[in-house]
Parts: sequence; structure tokens; C-alpha cells
Amino acid sequence: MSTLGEKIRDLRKKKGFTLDQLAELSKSSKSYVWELENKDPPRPSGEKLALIAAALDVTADYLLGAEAEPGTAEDKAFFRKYQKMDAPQKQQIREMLDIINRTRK
Amino acid sequence: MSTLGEKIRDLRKKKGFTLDQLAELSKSSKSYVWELENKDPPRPSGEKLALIAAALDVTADYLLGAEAEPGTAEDKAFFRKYQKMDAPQKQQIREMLDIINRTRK
DNA sequence: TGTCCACGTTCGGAGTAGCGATACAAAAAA
DNA sequence: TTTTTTGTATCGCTACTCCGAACGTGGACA
Repeated sequence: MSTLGEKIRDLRKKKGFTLDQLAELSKSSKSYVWELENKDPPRPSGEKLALIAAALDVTADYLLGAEAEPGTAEDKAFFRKYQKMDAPQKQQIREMLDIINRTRK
Repeated sequence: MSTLGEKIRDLRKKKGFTLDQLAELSKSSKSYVWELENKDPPRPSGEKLALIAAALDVTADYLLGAEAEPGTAEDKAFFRKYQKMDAPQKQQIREMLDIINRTRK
């Protein structure tokens, strides 16, 4: 079980973000993002946590350790993004999924 | 779209908790729980948020407004289909969604 | 070798999260 | 009625969030 700081760093590296980039995406300062990754224990506000989770495409619940698998968090984050799309784009995605399933079947 | 305070109060009432009870369940003080429900705007830490979400049987993401209310049947059906796919196909779909969002932006 | 420079690290400080104490009004229970 | 439980509201305090602005440091070019 990894800490919040480790989760943030791992996800940031995986996405190839620098501290500055993640700071900008999450409307934080570079120094603060660094503190979250390195200081013990990091205790960000719910707001910051939500922004960082969104920037890293995971749920706040995953960062908080309230969620089991990274795969599950990834799926939920995907679904969240999907839900925010407009209806026509949603349908596009749905059709693409059907196509993939058809060729795979 | 309701505020964090309204969500907490509604969920608390629905479960029949008093302020003191929710405070105890979420390891907070009664005065602070009241502030979360009534002060504008409440800015709880991620920790507190997770504890309160757990006490109220919801996700922190829901309280943060990052998780939508029970969506349409169409969306849920789509998500169920998606979850049944294998990892590589899931990633394909995720990448396609990113592409659509990127070109729309 | 040198000097950029992108990136990570560190620090001081303003503002605030969160608590315990306290007080009082409504409501409910007795 | 009186008593007890809930909700509302404020105060002072400590510890921490979060920022800006420095400072260090390795690597990429000549």
C-alpha cells in the first residue's frame, strides 16, 4: 500500500508531467505539488485533491486510499470523462466500443 | 447541483444522524460538522472528506461534485459493457475518447 | 570546459482548518 | 410544566495548507 505522495509521483511520472505541468493542470504551485509528493504526511484540501485527481485521470477516492485497484480507478475516471461529454460524442464512443467488440468477437 | 454542505446535510438526515453522531463517526467535532453544512464555502481536507464520505456511505468524489448523480440507463449500460472488455481494448477506447475530446477542444 | 536551462528543492509567511469551550434557542421527551 | 436532546452560533487557539520566490543541480548543447 503506497502513500499519497508516492501515488501522485508515480502517476505524474507515468504521464510524463513535470512538477510545473502538474501544478498548472491542478491549479497549484510547483512547490506545493512537491510537498505533496515528499512531505509526511501530505494533507491536501478536498479541492486540491479533486483537481490533482482530475489532472492525473484517477478518482479522489483512489488517491485517498478508499479505492482498491488502480484499474478500477482508471475505469471510473474514464467513465467520469465520458459522462461529461455531449450526447453526440457519447454516441461516437459507444459505436466505437461496439466496433471493437465486433471485430474481436 | 447542490453544494457540499447541502449534500452532507441531506445524507445525514436521510440516515437519521445527529450532528454529534456524524461528528463521532467521522472523527470530527460537532462544531466543525455544523460549519461544513452551513458555512460558505466549506473547505475540508481530503482526510475529513473521506471520513465523512465513509460515514455517509458515499464516495468522496460524489461529495466533491466530481461524480455525477445516478446517470442515464444508457450511460450505465455502456459502462457495464466497457468493464467487461479486456484491458487492451479498454485502453483503445480510452485513447479514442481522448482523441475526440482533443479534436473537439 | 563553459553557460544555459529545465527541473527539483527549500524557506518564510499569510491565511485558514479544525478543535474545545461556551451559550442559547427549538424541539422533543418526561 | 420541567428536563433533555438537538441545532445554531461565536471565540481563541494551534497547526497546517498553499503560495511566491528564491536556490541547487544535472544534463544538453556549443
